[in-house]
Amino acid sequence: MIRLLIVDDHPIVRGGLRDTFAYAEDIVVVGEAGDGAEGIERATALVPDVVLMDLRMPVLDGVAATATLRERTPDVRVLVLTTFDSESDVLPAIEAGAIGYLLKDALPDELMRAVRAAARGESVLAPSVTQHLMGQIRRPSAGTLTDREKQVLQLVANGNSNRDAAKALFIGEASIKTHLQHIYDKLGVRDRASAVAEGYRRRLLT
Amino acid sequence: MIRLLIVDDHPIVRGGLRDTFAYAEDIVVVGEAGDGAEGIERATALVPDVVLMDLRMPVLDGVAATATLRERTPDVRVLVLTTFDSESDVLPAIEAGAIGYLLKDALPDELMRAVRAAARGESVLAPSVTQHLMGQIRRPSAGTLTDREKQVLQLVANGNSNRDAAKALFIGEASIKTHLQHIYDKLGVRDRASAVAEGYRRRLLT
DNA sequence: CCGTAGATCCACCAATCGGTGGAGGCGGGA
DNA sequence: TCCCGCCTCCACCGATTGGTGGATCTACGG
Repeated sequence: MIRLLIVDDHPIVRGGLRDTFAYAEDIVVVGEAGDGAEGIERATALVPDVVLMDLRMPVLDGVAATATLRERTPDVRVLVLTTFDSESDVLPAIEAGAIGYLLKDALPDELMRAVRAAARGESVLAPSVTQHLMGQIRRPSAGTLTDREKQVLQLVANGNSNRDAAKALFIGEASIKTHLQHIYDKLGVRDRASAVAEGYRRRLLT
Repeated sequence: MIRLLIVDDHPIVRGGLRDTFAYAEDIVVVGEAGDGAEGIERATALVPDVVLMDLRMPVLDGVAATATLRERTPDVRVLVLTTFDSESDVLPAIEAGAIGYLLKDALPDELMRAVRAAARGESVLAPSVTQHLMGQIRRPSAGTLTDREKQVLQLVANGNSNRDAAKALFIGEASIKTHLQHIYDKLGVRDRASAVAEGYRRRLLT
């Protein structure tokens, strides 16, 4: 019997999932949580076989919760189930220790097979996610901005000129320009406007 | 007895909703659809009292589906139920003729009360949605870009220089500059980079 | 100990952008 | 009918940015 914990902030989604697994004889939902912090609490208390984890949640998001769970309860498999298949969500989730990544448009049947696979320690990825991963692996560090570069990009997105950004970071204007050049290279763009656009598309900016 | 049609692309969400309304004696789910086009088809065939409509869907999105339904079957009340409470989704949905706008983190009880209200022709808005609406109404045209301005901003976000954008739209470079000045004024920014950032924050850009 | 990655800084120049103050045409609503 | 919003276009100028090709320093790991 596979013991399952559902972590999702939408009561309706939780209800749908509970309903779905009611039909599976080898899976039992042992608990639910409405945010990442609650999810960690329940997971450490219940020690389920599999945690079905949403990513976008209040209080503590799914990636952070997954990372914490992998530390505290390494035997619990975290299966990410989210609406978003953007490149930028997949990698952090996998890095955080998720064993699988499914999208919410998965059919109930696929979902149950994925939970069984996760319980066995096997990885399951949604097809479209696999695509993204392949693309990411092909160019290793490309597309990954350093913390400093993210700071610079955020300042530019907020309307700062190179000079303003330099003052804000207590460095020279020349350094800002250099950082921006690196950002352009990594994001594959030629100017700050499209760098900001890419930043939002890859969810590097808020 | 209130006859309800559920339009949502996630099977799991549909399941959760069906389950929720199973407990309501005065509401019966008469059908389901997985995208906007299917939703229109079912709604015209079944003529339910209320349609529970998701916004982000394949084939035809919820806003477009709502607009079409208001034309073809004016008696059917469309109640929007979505994950997103962004400013930019609310207004189009209401303009398209939705009678209410709820978020998916609503409790089952709230949801049922909202459906009953919609069936009576009353408007129901999620609290956070009301906030956004107030803000929008306070400053009328401010923050609302014209179609042309949105086109220009999208081109700029995609890395086009003013010259490139002009060619793409078959107009002069001077016009692009003028459009951009208007965009800066409306968004309260001073350069294209932060205009793009604001565009993403207000969900004007993709 | 050396290579690598990240952060910092420099100079120079062409290209682009932002600011300002216009102007004309066109269509819909008062 | 007239006004307003929208789209189009013009000129000029200073400010800013992007491109290029460097350089030094630190921290980290093999």
